Amino acid sequence: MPKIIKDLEKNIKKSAMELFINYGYEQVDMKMISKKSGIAVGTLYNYYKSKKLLYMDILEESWQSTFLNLDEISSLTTIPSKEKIKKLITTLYEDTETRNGLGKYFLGNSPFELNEDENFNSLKNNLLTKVKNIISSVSKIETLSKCNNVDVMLTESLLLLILTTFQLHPENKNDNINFLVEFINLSIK
Amino acid sequence: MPKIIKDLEKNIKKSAMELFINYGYEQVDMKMISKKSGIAVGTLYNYYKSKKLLYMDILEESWQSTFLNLDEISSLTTIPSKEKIKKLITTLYEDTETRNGLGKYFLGNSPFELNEDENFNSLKNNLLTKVKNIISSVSKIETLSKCNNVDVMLTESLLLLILTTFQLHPENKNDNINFLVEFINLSIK
Amino acid sequence: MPKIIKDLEKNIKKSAMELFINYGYEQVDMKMISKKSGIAVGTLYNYYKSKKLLYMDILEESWQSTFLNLDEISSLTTIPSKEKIKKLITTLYEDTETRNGLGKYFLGNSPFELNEDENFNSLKNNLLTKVKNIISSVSKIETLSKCNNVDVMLTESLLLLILTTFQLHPENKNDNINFLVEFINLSIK
Amino acid sequence: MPKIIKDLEKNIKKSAMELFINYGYEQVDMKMISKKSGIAVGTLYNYYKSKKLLYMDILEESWQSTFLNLDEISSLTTIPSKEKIKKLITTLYEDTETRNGLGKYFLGNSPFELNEDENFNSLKNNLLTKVKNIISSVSKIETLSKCNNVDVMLTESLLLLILTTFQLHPENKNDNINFLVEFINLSIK
DNA sequence: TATGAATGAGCCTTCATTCAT
DNA sequence: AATGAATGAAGGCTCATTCAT
Repeated sequence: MPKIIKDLEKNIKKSAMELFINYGYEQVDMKMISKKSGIAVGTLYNYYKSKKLLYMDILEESWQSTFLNLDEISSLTTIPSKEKIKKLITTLYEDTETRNGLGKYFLGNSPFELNEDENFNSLKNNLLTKVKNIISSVSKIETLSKCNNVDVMLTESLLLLILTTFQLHPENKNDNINFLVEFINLSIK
Repeated sequence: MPKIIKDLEKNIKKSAMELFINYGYEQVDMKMISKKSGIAVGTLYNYYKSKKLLYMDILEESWQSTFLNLDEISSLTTIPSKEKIKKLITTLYEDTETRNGLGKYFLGNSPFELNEDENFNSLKNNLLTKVKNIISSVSKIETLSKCNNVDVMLTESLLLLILTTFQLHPENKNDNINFLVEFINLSIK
Repeated sequence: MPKIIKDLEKNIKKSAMELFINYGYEQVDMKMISKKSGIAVGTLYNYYKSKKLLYMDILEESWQSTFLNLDEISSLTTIPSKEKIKKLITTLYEDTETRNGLGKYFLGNSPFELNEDENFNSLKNNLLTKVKNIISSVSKIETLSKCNNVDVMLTESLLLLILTTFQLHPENKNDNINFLVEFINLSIK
Repeated sequence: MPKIIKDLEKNIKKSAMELFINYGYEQVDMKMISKKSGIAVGTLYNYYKSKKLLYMDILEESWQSTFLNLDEISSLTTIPSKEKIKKLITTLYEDTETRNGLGKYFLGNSPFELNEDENFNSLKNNLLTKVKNIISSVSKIETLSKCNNVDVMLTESLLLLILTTFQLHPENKNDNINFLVEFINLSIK
């Protein structure tokens, strides 16, 4: 017996997102999503062909605006370096907060199923590239700039720190951002 | 006779460790361990009550020497700060390399089962505390030292970066350490 | 208005029939029929209470004209026996061809659902009876006529062979008919 | 809690075979087999990687002795043709009876999953080839021998009739064989 | 009446754990 | 103590059917 539910897709996404955020990809099963959203399992599959695709859709959507924001930051050519990095960190942090940490699988450990997924890796590479471009556009202080691959390493470090810091101390937004800005900016001329 | 038992246990640990390192906690199942070690599944359970406990035992053992090393570093009171940090990073990195990244679950995403586990968290806190003590023992540069919780944040960052850097570029040992030392030491007076 | 409805029903039948013929009863699902016919799933159920009933309706209709043809053959009393059998086989084969093998479930393996169905079995018995009557009306050669139940057995054999031969070599119409006529007529005096 | 059951594999096969025979491949699910055999579902998978493989194993095994019998008949070169065919039919019928009709999927309608399966088709072709060789070794009467592909068509017909006749009148063994022998032998010189 | 989204029982398969030998 | 077969709960997904619009 079908229930009448408005904005079903949004409902599914919202419920699934909450669960994915709280329990991670593997801990969440389709029945949980069904229960949480009040939508039958079969219905979920009317909207998404598989659990993975549902996750990917949520993930991709949640990063779209961040990508736009990164492009915008990329285009800021006259801003002082440290300002730029601050903007980068703040943006990433706040977007991470908005999507409640979704994306934690990008660096570090991701479920096998996702790690193998083309779209997942494409999204991840997209993110890394966009951030790296910004990192590359500012000068690093000499001691660092002698290192091989500084830009890549800094990019990974920055993303990792933002994603994780948010997860570890989600309630300390300002402190987190503050620390990250000061910390990362030590590398920037 | 106890020799044989010891050997068996060692065998289990060795095989399981290799698998856990290569495939991660969730991707490894007890049959894989049984096959790799040549020891029956039931026997595994004679030595370890559960998969989790087997993992935990391996994890704990693999960090014991690191803990000793950390204590040793802790006791170095006359060494210059940056030297100390360098030693800290090098030690942690090399130990991480020795155990091939085991411990990647400490920061970032860990399987639900582990995250809930008391021993896992206790081990993690032990590590964090020991590192934090070392971090605390050196002076941070002013811009950073104004941040709340600098020591905790630096500790987490440092561990996270070492663990992840090793995973992302396992073949670039020197570059990795170099970068990490230069990067972290920017925070140190 | 009734025109439109009739068209709809015809459309459903035509689409469903094509699918049932190509993929068989079980491989076809209601969504496929809906897609192929351009008619909503719910509408299909306005016309047919179930997938089975839809199939049955198509099946029954597709055999109506064959039944008439069989009656006609039955009424040919002056025709030589082998001529009669030839006509029987040719008619059955060509009708089988026209409905593209629909009815393959009559002999041999039918989906559980159909096998249990009263209408299905009634249709099947109708067919068997009509053919048996024709078979009974001609004399079999002595060696065969000593067998118990020759008429039934010959009837089943004949139907089975026609249905299957068409399926196995659908493009060899003439060869198939030829073989069947020669083969079956060996039994006829 | 494991039960102690002797001859587990035989038990599985026997139960599964009975079910497959009575209900067909698709109607049988792993839980039914589990229940009927008193063996847990997971255990079934210790013996067979999938439902299809379980079925294929049963099918293949059940035809092995028939294949040997066919080879034996093939090697009878001095026996009169009609005797040979009689032997062929009797053997096939009795073996069909022994395995209770398993193999009904060879001609006619088989479940999609099996139809696609390489082993299934290989087994089927093996059977067809072996029977065709025997059929080819005897002379057909003139009227038939003019037909294209007589041997193939006779082979298919014979197998089809045996398999189906058994299914339709399982209790009339003698009548069935009698009829089949007389019927088919009409084609043989 | 036509629509097609919603339903949920049911299927195949996996895997940590148990226990008779 | 060592074995590995046996267990069964649980998960992803399908599809005939229903029903609010």
